[in-house]
Amino acid sequence: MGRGQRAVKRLFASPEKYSRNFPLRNGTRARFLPSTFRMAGFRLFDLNEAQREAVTTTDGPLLILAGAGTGKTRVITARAAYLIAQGADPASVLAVTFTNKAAKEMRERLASMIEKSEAKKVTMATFHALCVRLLRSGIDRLGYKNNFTIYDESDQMGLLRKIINQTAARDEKLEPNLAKNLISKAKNNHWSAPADEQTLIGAVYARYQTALKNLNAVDFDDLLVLCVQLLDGHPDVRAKWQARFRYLMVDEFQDTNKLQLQLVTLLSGPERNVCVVGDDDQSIYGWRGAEVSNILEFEHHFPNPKVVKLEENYRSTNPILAAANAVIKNNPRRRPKHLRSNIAGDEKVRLIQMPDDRQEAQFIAEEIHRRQMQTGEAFENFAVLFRMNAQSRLLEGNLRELKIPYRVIGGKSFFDRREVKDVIAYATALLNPDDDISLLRIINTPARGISAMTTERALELSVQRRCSLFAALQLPEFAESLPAKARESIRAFARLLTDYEAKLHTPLADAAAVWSALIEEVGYLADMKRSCKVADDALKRESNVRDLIETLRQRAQPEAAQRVWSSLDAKSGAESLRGFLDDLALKNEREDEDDDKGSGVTLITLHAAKGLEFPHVYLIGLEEGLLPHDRSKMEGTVDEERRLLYVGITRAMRTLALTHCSTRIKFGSAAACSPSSFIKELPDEHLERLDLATILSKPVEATDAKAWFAKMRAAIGAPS
DNA sequence: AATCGTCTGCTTTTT
DNA sequence: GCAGACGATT
Repeated sequence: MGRGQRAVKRLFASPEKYSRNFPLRNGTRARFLPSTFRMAGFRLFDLNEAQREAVTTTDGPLLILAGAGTGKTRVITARAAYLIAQGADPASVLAVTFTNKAAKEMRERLASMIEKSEAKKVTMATFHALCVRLLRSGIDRLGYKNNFTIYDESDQMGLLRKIINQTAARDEKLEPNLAKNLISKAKNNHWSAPADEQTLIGAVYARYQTALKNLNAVDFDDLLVLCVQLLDGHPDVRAKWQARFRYLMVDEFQDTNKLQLQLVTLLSGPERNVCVVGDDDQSIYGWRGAEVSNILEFEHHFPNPKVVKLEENYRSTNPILAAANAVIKNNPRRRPKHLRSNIAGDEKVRLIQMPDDRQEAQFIAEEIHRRQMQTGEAFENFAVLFRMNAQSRLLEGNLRELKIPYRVIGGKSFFDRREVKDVIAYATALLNPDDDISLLRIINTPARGISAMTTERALELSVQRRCSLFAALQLPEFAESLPAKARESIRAFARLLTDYEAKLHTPLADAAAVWSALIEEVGYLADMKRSCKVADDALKRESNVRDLIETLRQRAQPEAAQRVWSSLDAKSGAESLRGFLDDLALKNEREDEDDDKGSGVTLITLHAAKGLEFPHVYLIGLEEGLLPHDRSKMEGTVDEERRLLYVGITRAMRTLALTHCSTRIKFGSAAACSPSSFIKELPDEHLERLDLATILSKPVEATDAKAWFAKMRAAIGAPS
C-alpha cells in the first residue's frame, strides 16, 4: 500500500481525526529542533516543506498563500507556537481572524501545543473584538463615551428606518436595507457624510451618524472606522499598541477590507512582523467590501515580503482537485496556484442533469439514504451545497420524508429572536439609558400604559432638545403635557430603570441577578406566555431567555469563564454585563449549529461552507442565473461566482456530485434553466456526465459489500 | 392593542 | 411561493 493510499484509508476511517492529525510526510526531517519545541509536544517535522518554511519565518512581512485544504490553521497556530518557542513574549503575539469560531479553534489548538499558561497570554481575536478592546480603552479621545453600545445589524436597521421616516419627503422612498449597504460602503471607503445633505441618502447618512453619536452607539463598521481613527490620529495610542503587539498574524486575508488592511498597517510597528494567510481564489465576500487586492498586491502594502505557497492538499481526491484547478484557472487576476494531493481516489466527479428542482432534491435525498444504508456511512458525512438559502426547502421536505436527520446552516440567528432581543435591550438600557433604540424596544414591552402616541411625542421633544429619549421622558414640561395616567406610567418606568441601574452599580453587584430580577419585575416572561398561542413556543422562548441569563451567571464566575483577553481582573456588575453584551453583539453564534456530531446531513450555502469539509458533497443548482447568479453578471462579478464554485468543489473530500436542472420553480412559477457556463470549464477526463433518467433506468448497483465490510472492520478495530 | 389581510419584492451575510 | 411590512379593521 502506497503512502497515498494509506492517507486515503486514514481519511476514510475517521475524517474528524484526520483533519486534526496531518499525515507525516516521510523523508522530511527537522534540521534543528529547539528543545522547548520538543518539550511542548510539537514537532516541526509534522509539517511539509512549505508549511515549515512558513512557520519558521518569523521576521518581516510574510505572505502565506494557502490553497484550500492545505493546513492553514495548523500553520498559523504552529507559527505562534514557534515564535514563543523562539523566545517571543506570548503577550506580543496577536492573531486576528474573522470569526469567533476560528479564533476559538486556534486558541484551543495552540493550547494543545504549548504550555497552557503561555497560550493564554496570546491574543487571538476577531477584528471586531480587537477593535472593541482598543476602543473601550481609548474611544474617549474621539469624543465618545467609553460605555458605548454596539449596534448589530437589526439595531442599525431600526435606527435607519426611523431616520428615513423622519427625513424622506412624501414622494421619496429609500429602502432601509439599501441605505444600510450604501452607508457601510461609504464608511469602508472613508467617505464621511456629506455636509450639504443634497441627496436623501446623504442626509440619512449624516443624520444616522449624528444619531449614533448621540446615542453613544457604534455600528459594526464604526468599530473599524473609529479604531483606525484612534490609531491614525493619536501617535501615543498607536505607539502603545505597536509596542504591545510585535507579531501580527491575519487569517483569511483575502476577506479583509480597506479598513482592516489599514488597521493591520497601523498596528504593525517599525519591524513589520506581519504574517498574513489567505487564498485569493477563495475570496467570496467582495460584495461585503472585501478587497482581493489586499492579498493580490500584498507586496505593495508591505514591501519585500517572503511569499510561501501551500499547494499540498490533504483533503480531496485527485479528480476533485483536478476539477477545482480547472475551474479556477479561468479567473484572471489571481496568484497562480496548483493544488496537489496524494489521495488517489478513483471516483470521478459526477455531473448530473435533472428535469427539475423537485426531482433534484428527491434524487439527492434518496441517494444519501441508499448510500447510508449500503455503506453505513454516517449522515454527518454528507453535505448539500447551494447558492441560495431558498434552495434548501425542497431538500428539507425530501429528507424529512425519508426520516434522514439534517441540519440547515444559516437563516435565522438566535439573536434575531424577539425575546432574546427584548431581554438584551433591557440589559443595554441599564448600561446606557441614552440608547434610544433599546429604550424604544422595551418602553412598552410588556405593555405598561405608554402608548405609541406618547412615545412619538417624547421622541419629537428629544429631537428638538437634542437630548436622549430617556432624558426627554423626564423633562417636567413633557410630563405636564400628558394625561395623568400616562404621566404616572412614565414616572414608574423611569424609576424602574434608575433603580436597577443603581443596583447594578453597587459594589459586588451580581449582574445576572440584577438583570434577572428586572426581567421578573416587569413580568416579561408572564407576558410572553400570555401572548403565545402555542404553549411549546412559549417554553422555547422562556428557555432562550433563561439560557441567556444563565450564560452571564456562569461567565461571572472567573474560572468558568472563557476569557477572550488574557488579563484577568475583578469586574464590577456593570463591567461584567458590558463584557457579556460586547461578546453577544460580536458573536453570531447560532443555536444547534456548533456540533457536527449526530446532527445529520448538512444543508448549507456555498458562502457558509467556506472553511468546512465533508466526505461527500452535492453541489446543486449549477445553472446559468443561479451560479453564476444573474445579478453577478450585471454587477460584473462573475469571477467571484467562479470562486464560489471553486470553494464548493474544494469542500469535498471523497465524492462530489454536481447537479443542474432543466426547469426550476422561480418566484412561484416554473422557468427553463440552462446549464451553468462554468460547466464547460470542468475537465472531461475527471467527469462523469449523467442524467437522472439514465441513472434511474439502470438497476441499482449491487451493494458495495466490500466497502461495508471494510467499514465494519474499521469500526471494530480489526486489521484489514 | 392586537389581528387580519393585502401588497411587494426577491443572493450571498464571517462581525 | 413565501415572508415581512404596513394599513385597515375590530
